[in-house]
Amino acid sequence: MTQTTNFRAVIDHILARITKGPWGPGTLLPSEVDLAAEFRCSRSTMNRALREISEMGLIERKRKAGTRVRLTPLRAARFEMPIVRAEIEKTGASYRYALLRRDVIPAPDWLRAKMNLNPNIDVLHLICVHYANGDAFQLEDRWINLAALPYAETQDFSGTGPNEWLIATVPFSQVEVSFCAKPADALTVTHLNHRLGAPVFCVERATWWQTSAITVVTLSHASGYRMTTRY
Amino acid sequence: MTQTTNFRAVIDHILARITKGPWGPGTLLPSEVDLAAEFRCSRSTMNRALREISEMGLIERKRKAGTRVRLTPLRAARFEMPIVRAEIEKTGASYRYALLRRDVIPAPDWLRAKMNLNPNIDVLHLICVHYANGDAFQLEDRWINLAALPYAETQDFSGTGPNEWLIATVPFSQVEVSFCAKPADALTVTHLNHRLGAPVFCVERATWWQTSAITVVTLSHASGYRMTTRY
DNA sequence: CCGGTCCTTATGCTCAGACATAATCTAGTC
DNA sequence: GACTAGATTATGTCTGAGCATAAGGACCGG
Repeated sequence: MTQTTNFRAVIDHILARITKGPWGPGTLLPSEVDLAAEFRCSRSTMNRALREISEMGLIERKRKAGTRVRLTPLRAARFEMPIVRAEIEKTGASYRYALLRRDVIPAPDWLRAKMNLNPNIDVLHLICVHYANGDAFQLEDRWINLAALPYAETQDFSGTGPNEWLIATVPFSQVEVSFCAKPADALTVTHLNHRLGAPVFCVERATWWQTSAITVVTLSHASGYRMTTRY
Repeated sequence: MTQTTNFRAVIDHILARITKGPWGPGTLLPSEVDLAAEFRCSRSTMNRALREISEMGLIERKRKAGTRVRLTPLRAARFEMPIVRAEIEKTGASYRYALLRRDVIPAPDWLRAKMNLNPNIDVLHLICVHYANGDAFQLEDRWINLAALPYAETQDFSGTGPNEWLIATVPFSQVEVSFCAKPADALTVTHLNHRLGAPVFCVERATWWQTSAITVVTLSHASGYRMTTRY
């Protein structure tokens, strides 16, 4: 009488069978009803357990085909990407923000391609810096599609960053994030105290709302910055 | 008569209310039963919708206290971290692996501190390279705690990488991952064709199994590498 | 052998009801 | 006023039942 009945315990048992036990990569698991019977829980509970394991990336589920242990058990890491201000204030440091440049210009070619814009569309280009305890922490180089978000043109970004305004204003959307290491350019040398060509950790993020691009941003970080997570 | 009844639609409606609608940051939402009544769905469905929104990081839920919109609506990004071989083969490129060095040595001080090891513990130090279509793709600099994983010493890593062996061997565990940009050192210059000091995108991962550290690895990537995800 | 149609089956989702649990609020006691 | 014990309440989870949906497989005709 195992009497597991709770989905966390079921998850643990199944994980154990996948890693140590008989269910190696590629194995086809028994069906939900069979597993539920074995573990003495309802199918709903078993369904939730398997769903969560599938979200971890360890198994693949297909209707009719059944549940299969993935050949390459990838494990996904979650990175929380808070507003800069919150990230800085959480460490106890004081937060300060400065707008360096603000231009309304026709979108350059590379941006038109990336955002899939029509020719001669104006974009708002903002460059700002976020300081932690007076030290430059992050350089924000942002482009906003004014065709999709005309309000942005009249918004005053000298006090609060565009990030916070956008999060509060723009509805949910598709986001593409990528991380990379770039050599420091003139801008990061000036404002983040990098040496020219030194490694800079960059986050690039593009945000979409129903097929129209809203904003593209590059966040360059001060030297030594690292993004960490546990799971 | 909304007749939403499906949890995805419920999620969308609630997200809309949080971003555009009346539920700004800090708002206390109505209870599950009230919301279920309003959206004409069962409490189970509403529970699932709210649970998923909470996993996105937009709301916080506490028993009795209720459901509250977070003040800083952080959105979490998921990064899938597959085995290198799978990552390379998915692009259609051919995969090749080479072991450069293998040493059994007493753990250096920085590693002892990081892994919380006793003095005079031996560790296995491996350096290997993963090639895509003949070009160096990733340099793997790995340390394995032989006290926790004595089998590793007799394992032959000249044919398959330690990554694949570890994934298949070690049970589930706590993992800490961090991303950063580092200047290229002698090793990455030699094997990844970087110029000395050029930006290198690095992933550092430490794996634990019940309070004992198993392995610490630094993965350095070829120039131009970027890690991308959508959500 | 090839292709289409129907049947079967495993997962996906919803529901109503029930009990568990944590945290807040309240009332009572010293 | 301070502290404690119990009532209250919103979320957390489990159950068993049912229908929906995708997709593999069998059957059949050409």
